[in-house]
Amino acid sequence: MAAKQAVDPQQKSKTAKNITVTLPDGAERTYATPITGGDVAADISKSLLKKAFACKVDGALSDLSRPLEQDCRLSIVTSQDKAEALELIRHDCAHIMARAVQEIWPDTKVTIGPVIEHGFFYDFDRQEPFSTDDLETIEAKMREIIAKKDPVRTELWSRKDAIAFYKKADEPFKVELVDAIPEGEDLRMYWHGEWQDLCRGPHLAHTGQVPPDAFKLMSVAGSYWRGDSNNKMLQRIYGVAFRSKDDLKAHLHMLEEAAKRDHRRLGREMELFHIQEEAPGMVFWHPNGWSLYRALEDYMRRRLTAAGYKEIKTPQLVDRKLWEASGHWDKYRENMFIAEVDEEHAREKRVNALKPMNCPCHVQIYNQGLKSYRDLPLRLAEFGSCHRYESSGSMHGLMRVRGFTQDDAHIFCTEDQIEAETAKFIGLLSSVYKDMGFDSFDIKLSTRPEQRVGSDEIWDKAETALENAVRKVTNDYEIDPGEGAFYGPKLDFKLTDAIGREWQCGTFQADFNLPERLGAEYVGEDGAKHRPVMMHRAILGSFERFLGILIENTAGRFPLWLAPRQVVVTTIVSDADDYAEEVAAALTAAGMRAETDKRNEKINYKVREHSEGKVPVILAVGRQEVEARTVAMRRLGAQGQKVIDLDEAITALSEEATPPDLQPNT
RNA sequence: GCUGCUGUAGCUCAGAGGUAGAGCACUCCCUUGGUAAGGGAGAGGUCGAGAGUUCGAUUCUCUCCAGCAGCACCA
Repeated sequence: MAAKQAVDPQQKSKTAKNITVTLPDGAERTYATPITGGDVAADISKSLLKKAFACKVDGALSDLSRPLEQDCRLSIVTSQDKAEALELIRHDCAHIMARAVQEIWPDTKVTIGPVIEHGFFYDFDRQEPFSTDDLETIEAKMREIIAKKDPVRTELWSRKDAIAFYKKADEPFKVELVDAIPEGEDLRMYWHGEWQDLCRGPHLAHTGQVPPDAFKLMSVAGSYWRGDSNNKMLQRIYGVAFRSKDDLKAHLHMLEEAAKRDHRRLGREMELFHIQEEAPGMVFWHPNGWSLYRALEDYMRRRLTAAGYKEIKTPQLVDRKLWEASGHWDKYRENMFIAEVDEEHAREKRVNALKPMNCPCHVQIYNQGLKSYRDLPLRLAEFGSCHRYESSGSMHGLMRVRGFTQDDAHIFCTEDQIEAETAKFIGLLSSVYKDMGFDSFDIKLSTRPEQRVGSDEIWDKAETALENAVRKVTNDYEIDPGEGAFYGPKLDFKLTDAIGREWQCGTFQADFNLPERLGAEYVGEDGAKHRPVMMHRAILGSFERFLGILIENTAGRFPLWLAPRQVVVTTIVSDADDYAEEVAAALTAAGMRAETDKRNEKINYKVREHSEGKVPVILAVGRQEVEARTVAMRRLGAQGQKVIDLDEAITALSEEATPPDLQPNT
């Protein structure tokens, strides 16, 4: 390898001088340069050097082999430093994997390979696709490289030399990467064995520090070069890596547990919904799922009504003229389902579109009749069914579908009312999320993009209003500059589920565009006509997605008020059949969703089946219960059961099954 | 949409160039059993769709459809 033209100014420093190194315990040691972090580690103790992964110089992670240039605080990083060690192991894993791939298939071109949550990936360019079997071959080669304990070496290179080198090595993607680095900036090269890569580093001291039994290559997938779909598609290999075999095992176990709460799996097992080939991205809700859906919808309807919203319903199919007027035909047409009405039905052919959004229809209702400032804010809510042609690869169970229903509403208000409406909305949203079992959520404020409509003045006003309203609740929010829609700034609300994944659900968006395009007006105090601001907003986002999240977050163990089947009354002997019916009827009369199970099966069998079906309450009845007019109540997840009086059970259960917004104490 | 993989009974999956199998679920029979699988018997499949190769295709090839993992997209 032509690695001789090192230009590292640190390496070039000829004049030896003394520097003072302060260790974490406060001890100060003086060394003559040239000296490296590794040298200091060796000076402290041989065993420390052996364990040393890297070092921290004035708090910044660095290679042990890099020279220390001046007085500094130095700490040695070992596998005990969990976060740093993981980062290093994963990063080196990526490099070792790339080296393994190039050793097995030398014609493979390398690109980038960063650390990600739980592991790493590396993107390659190669004619042949990698197969699942290849992953094992690569893993075996990686273990060979690890066993070699090749020392990791680093040098600073000039941009020019790096380009020349990569051109010669026929690594076009690396040439492009280096090309993108600003002129005059030096860059860092790393080696282990003969293999070399452009990298910011830092890295481990040698390849043997990667635990050979704590990583696993997980999958192969496509990914666009530089994340741009106009570019070539590369092959990405994903891997996970940890500090120990046990950590890896724990992670694989966690993945299994996560798979068990996958809403697609639970949806089938609990008979909530299905999706089939003839209607991709459209949900068939089964009785259980629809019961859940309705419980949520009823709840939302009560909350919205209480918050001053008026519910409306608008058409599914609307003539293209409206979509042209709203701008959707121009900007959103490729996502719209079009339905044509042919001459058989109309003298003139008409082109309709299934609505992808409710907003234009809501403006139509607003526009009926003259509005006064006294009518504002006007909050129009709709459980609006929308259809969007989502690309085939983006669909995912309930989370991303083509037909869905939003808990949509539009607030028509004056500019001065934005802040108060925002604050009200955030209050409602956090209360709803809390009722659903989500105690915390993330807020993101997206501000004006380059391309936008509306004056700077109104953007200033709206951005300030949104931010002020957020601040009333929390100082913990993120700002995403330039990420607002062209028509106005927005707030996004993200929920974190039980296993740490984030989902965007709620949204609150100011719109300065649509009222203008569709001619919405109101008469102000001054008697003149004014343009209202329109706020698009949703709390759940879509019922489909929100229910998907709720299913995963609860692992199907819904709180009683949401559970599709709240109680199953199951018999122990057939002599109790009549009593079981009586119990179920009493529960139903008390407003609960109860069923009986009088099948000729043993109680063990029935308990197992209903527990797996995630029924929150099983009431078992046998001869004793008939006799005493009691029930043996078993709660999902609890061991054993409690025999209680029937009337008592009905009262307690129906209280518990009361939706949170109807609970007397709230 | 792109890359790769997958599609066999309701579910989970096995299988082979000569039209298919297991476990669970389902139906029936025996069993009336006290809190996470009692026993026996039976029924159930155009092997995702179409075309091609072949004497013969569910198996091999191609196209399409759908799903999965990612990427891109996500008003």
